[in-house]
Amino acid sequence: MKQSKEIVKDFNIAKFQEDLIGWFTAEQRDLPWRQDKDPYKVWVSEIMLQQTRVDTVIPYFNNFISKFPTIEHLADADEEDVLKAWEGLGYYSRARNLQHAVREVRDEYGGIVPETKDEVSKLRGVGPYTTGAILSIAYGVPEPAVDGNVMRVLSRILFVWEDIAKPKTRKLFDELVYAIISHENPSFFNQGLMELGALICTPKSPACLLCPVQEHCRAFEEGTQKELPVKTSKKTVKAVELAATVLTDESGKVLIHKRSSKGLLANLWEFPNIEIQKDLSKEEELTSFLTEKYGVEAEIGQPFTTISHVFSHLTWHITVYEGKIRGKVEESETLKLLTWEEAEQYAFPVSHQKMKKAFKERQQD
DNA sequence: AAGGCGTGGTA
DNA sequence: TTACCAAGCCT
Repeated sequence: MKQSKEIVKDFNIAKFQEDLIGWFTAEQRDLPWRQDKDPYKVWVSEIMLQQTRVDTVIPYFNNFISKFPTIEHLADADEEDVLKAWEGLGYYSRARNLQHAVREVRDEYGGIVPETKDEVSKLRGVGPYTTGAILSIAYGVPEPAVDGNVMRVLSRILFVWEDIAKPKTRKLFDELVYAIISHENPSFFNQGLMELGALICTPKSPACLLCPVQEHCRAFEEGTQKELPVKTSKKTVKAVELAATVLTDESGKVLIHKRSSKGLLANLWEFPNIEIQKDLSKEEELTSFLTEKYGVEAEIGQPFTTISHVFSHLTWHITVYEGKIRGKVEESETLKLLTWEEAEQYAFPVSHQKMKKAFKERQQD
């Protein structure tokens, strides 16, 4: 791996900073988290933006801030309500980690987001990127904020051919940013790199002819901008077959279950379901599963829909049955029998929202 | 280091 | 339809 000093040698740092920051000042998008530099709002936006598109985040950010306008509000909220505000956004541990960290800020830092790298990076859910983003944007501290955009943009400008899928490569980009970041305006420098990646220096077909830092770009000079960055691909995802059931009682109430606090879709609510083994019939498995795990006696009816749902690392194929509850349900913290209206207060993963929708629209007998 | 962890958009 | 992507973090 090349040394950052060698890579940055002969790079016109001052002119690059001026061109980048000048462009960002003039062309930046008007986004809700850019209204002010409130560290809490910067923090919330950066967590939401992790692996998530700007257009997707905007309505969630506005709703979240109106429900939880300050660190105090979020710290005092029920986790159930925080997850509900996150429903549909994905990577739900972000929401639980954010609330955990916000409570830490309230209790350990008097409600003020700390200003040092050591303290910020220890907050739950705040990694190297988010640490740099909060420090530079909210507090003007010259720390790198290296995300996928920054690695793509700088790999092209500085002609870096290391594989950006390797964790080690991010550290090289950290060093490069330390070497070239503006100390006068680290906020606009970092945001400028990311905005450039989002608007101009895009993955598939970069708009080099419109690029404000074209004259600094070594990949453009060589005509290799589309070959960078180098990124090895990951393997195929595995398929999992599930049987699920929407169980109602004679009054129309529906049975829902809270998922484990660990792992996939942690602490979200779902319709009872089980991973299918191939030797038993699905109906048979569902019936014994409901009796053994929940103590619920039910009569499984017909499947009314099938759902395919793709995650980043696996795919669910779900056959969904309607069913009737026979006898009394012992409710608990993780098992509830609710009216459909009451169920709206609970956060469901999108796959289970699809089941709910299909159930309500199914052919009635 | 590599895999778990969501969702919706795009080619 | 498949594949990849979009402002990563945790273990």
